[in-house]
Amino acid sequence: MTKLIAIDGNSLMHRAYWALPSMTTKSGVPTGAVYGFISMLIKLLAYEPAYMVVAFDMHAPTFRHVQYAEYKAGRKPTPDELRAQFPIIKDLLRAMGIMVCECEGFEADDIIGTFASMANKGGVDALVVTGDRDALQLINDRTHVLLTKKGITETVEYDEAALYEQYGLLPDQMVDLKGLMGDTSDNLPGIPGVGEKTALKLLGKYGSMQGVLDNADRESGALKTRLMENGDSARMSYTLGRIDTGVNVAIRLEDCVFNKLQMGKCIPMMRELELRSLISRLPEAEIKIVEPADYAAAKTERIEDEASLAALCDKLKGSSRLALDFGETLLLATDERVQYEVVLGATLLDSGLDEERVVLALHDVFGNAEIAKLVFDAKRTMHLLDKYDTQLCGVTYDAMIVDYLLHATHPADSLKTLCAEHMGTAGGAAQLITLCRTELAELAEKGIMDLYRNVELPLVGVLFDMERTGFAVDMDILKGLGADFECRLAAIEKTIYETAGEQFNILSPKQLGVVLFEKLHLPPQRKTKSGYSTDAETLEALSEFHPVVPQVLEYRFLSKLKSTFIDGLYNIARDNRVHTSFNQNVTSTGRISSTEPNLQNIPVRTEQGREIRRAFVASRGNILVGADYSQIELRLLAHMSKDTRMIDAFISGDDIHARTAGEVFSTPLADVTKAQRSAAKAVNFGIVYGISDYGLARNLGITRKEAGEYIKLYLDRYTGVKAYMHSSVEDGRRNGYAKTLLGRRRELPEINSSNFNTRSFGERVAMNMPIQGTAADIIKLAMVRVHSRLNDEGLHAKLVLQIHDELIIDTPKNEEAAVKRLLEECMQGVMHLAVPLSAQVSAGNSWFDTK
DNA sequence: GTATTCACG
DNA sequence: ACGTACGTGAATACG
Repeated sequence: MTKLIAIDGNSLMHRAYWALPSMTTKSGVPTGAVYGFISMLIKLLAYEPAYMVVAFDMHAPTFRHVQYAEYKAGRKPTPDELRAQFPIIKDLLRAMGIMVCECEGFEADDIIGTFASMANKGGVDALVVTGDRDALQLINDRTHVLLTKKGITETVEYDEAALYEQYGLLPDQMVDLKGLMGDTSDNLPGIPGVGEKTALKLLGKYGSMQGVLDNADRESGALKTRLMENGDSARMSYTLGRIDTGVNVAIRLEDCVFNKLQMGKCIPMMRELELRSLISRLPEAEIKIVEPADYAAAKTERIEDEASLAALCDKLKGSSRLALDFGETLLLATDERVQYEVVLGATLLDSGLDEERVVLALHDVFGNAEIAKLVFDAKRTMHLLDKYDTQLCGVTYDAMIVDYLLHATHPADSLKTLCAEHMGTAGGAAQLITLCRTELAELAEKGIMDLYRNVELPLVGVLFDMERTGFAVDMDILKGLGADFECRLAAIEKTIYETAGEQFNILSPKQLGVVLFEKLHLPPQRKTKSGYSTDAETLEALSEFHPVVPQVLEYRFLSKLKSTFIDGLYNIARDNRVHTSFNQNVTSTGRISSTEPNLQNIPVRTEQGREIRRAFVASRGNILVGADYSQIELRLLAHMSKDTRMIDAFISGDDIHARTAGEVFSTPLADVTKAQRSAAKAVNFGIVYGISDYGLARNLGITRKEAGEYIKLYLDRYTGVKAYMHSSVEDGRRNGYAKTLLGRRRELPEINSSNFNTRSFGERVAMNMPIQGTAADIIKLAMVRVHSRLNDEGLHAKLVLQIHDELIIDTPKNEEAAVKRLLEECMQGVMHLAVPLSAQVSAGNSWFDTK
């Protein structure tokens, strides 16, 4: 008798993960669910199926079972540990020649129901394999259901007789049962108060759910009332509880032909996943003819002389893809099996090739966008090649960026780390090709592919250009500021020694603490791990008590400006320009960061600090055009929360903080005081950061109780915001991650912690990340648009800096008008939201003047 | 190498 | 797992 095995992939993966939640490869890739699933598959071979199909839900799996597994196992698996295994199992199944079926709009059980029905019509028996009891309704004389019990290997096969023995019901009546009792895990209400016991009793009496409802008046007491009142709820549960066996799956039974001898084709992948014990359990015949491909052992050919280099170049010109890793040596690969190591840096002892000659030999290959490039850190590679006027075009896979999108909280810092984590192998060009296959699938799986293709990947080139261009600096202005500050510092230093009555290192918190708290007996405010706290907040509180305190504050302030910004910049500038590095894989929210020098924290809040911006100038003959988003995070909050009051506030164009104050303090806009406005501003900030009474109290210098009252007033006024914040935390808890409008994710391991502070942190992050991260998405997309329009329109203006909500363009004077227009259009038009995005454009000869 | 402080959005 | 506002980087002191 021919047989179809139809497996509910989602259910089985959940069960398998439940059984083996903590199994991983040596490098930490979770594999428990995969292991359990394949074990089950091997066991099923005893049925000698002629056809096999595995169905999955299209949408991301939910994680009720993971929460339970966590409880059972006493550890903290994240939903991603299970989610990560879905693409792996699908790849493995396909490699084994087993049909994998997903269908938009239908769940896995509908798909297997459909296949079972198709099989029966064609005279084929079906065995449905799942952990979900709902499938029992599919039983008939040609279809049996194999239910997994505890764990995954233990199973029970149900036919009509076995079902009747257990429940006293026919398969069809299983739907009636569900209609009456509902299903909490599927959110089906059924009849409240009616559980399995009552429902079975009723069905025994009246046969069907309809029968029960029709005869409700024959029951008595509370049950009668419940049946009379909840008929609709029961009928809805019935309808939703019935498995659809008529899904248009576009796959025929013949497409699902199963040949167990094909299973061995997945052996290379199983080796990668360190599932060696399973390999020996696969059907015998195929194991021998599988080639021992092991990606870890990609063959390396050394290229050490001109002749073999030339031969290699010829070969690469015709290839469609090229993986490269430019480090001590240049590693190249076009497939997963062979890697070329071009040995660089000839020395007396070592043979090798000259770096410049190698790069120039490959100049056309690197510059050919038709050849897809796979790299780790394309921007760094671009800089290395740029030394020899060589471009890197056609980058389709930047492993660093992809890894960042998948793991924003712990991104890999090198190809070596990444390969060690994922494959337990050394890092090289050949491994990039393997990584590309699995990681891009995961991006697609998680819905991050568009963000990668349209934002992050093109941004790599934009940031490269910005770094290469650099920001012009007026060294004379820096020098003048430096001399000025030095003078004032010397004077204050002298005063401090006189006031304090002794000489000491003012910048040493330890020595300062001794002077202030032991010699002068000022009252200590807070303690740090190693002694008295002497930060600005503390000193501010002590200012009145002793004249030396404000002097120290002034000294610290000037010293900070001089050492970090004036001297720091002066020392790092080359040829009157500073070339910062933009890091695209550092922040957990999606922002970029800037180092060596950090140009994203140049002073602006104080008058004296802001003077430093006079040193940042346009190139000769140019002018700086800048624009910054106005209140982008609050606007995004308005959009994402759909709070009508806040949306109205932005559409009206009023001062948003004043307007908030008016709402919160029930005051007409015209009567709002400065103090009210600034309190409201602090609350607005707090909301964006993930509000807490503690944080707001500290910021405003009020009690926690008062802060709590402000928050309550705010949230009662902006109910949409309140609901949104709540749902952000709920989503975060359920999914285990927070995400932005464009799908960027951040893991939230803290949110289920038993420690209050840790958990609270997780909750604030769940509230803040979607807002800060979406703002980052938006300006990144704007940067890509600005960059490409500057190119397309033949303008010579150059993007030079991004400061989270601000862009600066070094612009030839005759392009000023065009660039201003372009910048405003790109920034405001990048996305259409419930409130307009507003960008304020300005221009000036120095950064000080663009405001 | 870690802690402290402080500059920015 | 941080007695809390979110996200960063640099300079300095000190063991």
